[in-house]
Amino acid sequence: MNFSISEEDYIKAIYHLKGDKLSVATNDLAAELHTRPASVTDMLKKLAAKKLIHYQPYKGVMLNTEGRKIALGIVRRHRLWEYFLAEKLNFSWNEVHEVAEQLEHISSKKLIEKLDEYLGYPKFDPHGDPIPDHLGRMQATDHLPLTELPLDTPAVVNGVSDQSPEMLELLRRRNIAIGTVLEVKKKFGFDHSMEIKIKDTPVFIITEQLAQNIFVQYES
Amino acid sequence: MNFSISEEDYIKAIYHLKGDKLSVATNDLAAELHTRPASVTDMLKKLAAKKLIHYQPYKGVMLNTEGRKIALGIVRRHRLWEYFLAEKLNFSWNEVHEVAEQLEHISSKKLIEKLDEYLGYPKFDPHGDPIPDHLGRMQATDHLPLTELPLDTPAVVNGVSDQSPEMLELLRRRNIAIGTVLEVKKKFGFDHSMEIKIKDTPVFIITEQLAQNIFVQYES
DNA sequence: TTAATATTTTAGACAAACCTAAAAAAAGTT
DNA sequence: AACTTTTTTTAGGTTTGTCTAAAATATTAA
Ligand SMILES: [Mn+2]
Ligand SMILES: [Mn+2]
Ligand SMILES: [Mn+2]
Ligand SMILES: [Mn+2]
Repeated sequence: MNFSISEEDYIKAIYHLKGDKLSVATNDLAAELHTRPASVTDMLKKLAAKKLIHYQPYKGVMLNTEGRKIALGIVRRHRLWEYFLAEKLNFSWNEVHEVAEQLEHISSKKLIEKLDEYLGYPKFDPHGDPIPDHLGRMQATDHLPLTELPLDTPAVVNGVSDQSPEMLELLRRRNIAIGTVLEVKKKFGFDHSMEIKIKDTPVFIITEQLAQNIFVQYES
Repeated sequence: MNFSISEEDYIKAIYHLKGDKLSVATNDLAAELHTRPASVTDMLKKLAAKKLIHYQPYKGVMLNTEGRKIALGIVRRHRLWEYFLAEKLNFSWNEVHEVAEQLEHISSKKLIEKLDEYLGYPKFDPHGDPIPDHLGRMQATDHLPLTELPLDTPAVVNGVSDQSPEMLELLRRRNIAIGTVLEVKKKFGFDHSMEIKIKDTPVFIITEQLAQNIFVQYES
């Protein structure tokens, strides 16, 4: 079956609000999609009629098996296009999301498979998020929040949870990107800020708020 | 200003029916767009209100300066994507049109400029049609219909006017593509069919109908 | 366990883009 | 010039996706 851009955006939003596992609230969906709760209710009825979600009035919504499959397809297209924009067209990682938001809705199976092949079957998008393969499978990521990294332990940045332009700009100023190796040198109890050391550059300080949105893994 | 997919499809259709120079009929637009004349009238009123066309009831429609500019932008996007699909993703030239029909509506100035740069500023799409540059200028093409090529005169195929899958399939079978060098060896008055010679392959015959849709230029 | 508050749904409207059927205008024909 | 046919527009609907305001339900707090 084929879905409208709106339908796809709702499915993806449900997925991003953990709707593949947990129940998602109408209000949260409205906030995520910048629309009104009444509009969400309308769409949920439609998606339920198309058997993509499990929905009972007042009880929230969850993707069913079919809905989850559709969601993974959209996420796959979104992240492949992000990778293309960053890798081939030299977009910076804070510019890719908005354009991918449109490209993800182009419905051509062949296009996506050819693109995937052309890109060399990438496993992660420019934000460190895993790209589902053509069967919807994706690499498990071990995402340790930077706040939980022990002191003086080198680790590699492998993801960011907030992808707003504001946050990405801040990361760029601090020279933090996917793949950057860093250590936490000190944590300050007063405001939970922390000192970060990147090789060959002076130590600097980041806030707890920023640290919570950066994920790392131990060097392998 | 930003335009809907429908609005863009109408503008492009007007352009393709010579609406940058001549007046285009409501019925012809309806046929081109697979819609009803009543729907066309509705949209023409809207486009006139947006000052993209010159429209007077019962008198046909023509693009104005602004409309022409928009049309060239859409054509530019369409042909750049076609080039990308054929050149980078290895689509065959009969598959590119349908996907480009969707990609052409992605509205990001930066995307198109980066894509153009990445592709090396191509001048022609896979069907031999010229690609407008970022100012809407395009290479003049000298398109001589194959029916008018003198006998025994080598010429290069530089365009096809009908881009239906049927025609493109036929061309592929005859090993005719953009860039192919060929000669007309004989014309048969009875049905106006003609003998074609391509180097290193046996002479074969094509119908007048096919020849009318193939354009060539003298070898330079 | 009742009252207050927050969340969600329903009712009724609206804009965009399409449709059919009927009316109006233009073009072609005797 | 009058009649016929073709083209185009108008009138009135439908579907999709949105909205506001009001009603219904669920949650939290006294
Ligand atoms: Mn989207
Ligand atoms: Mn991403
Ligand atoms: Mn289109
Ligand atoms: Mn083309």
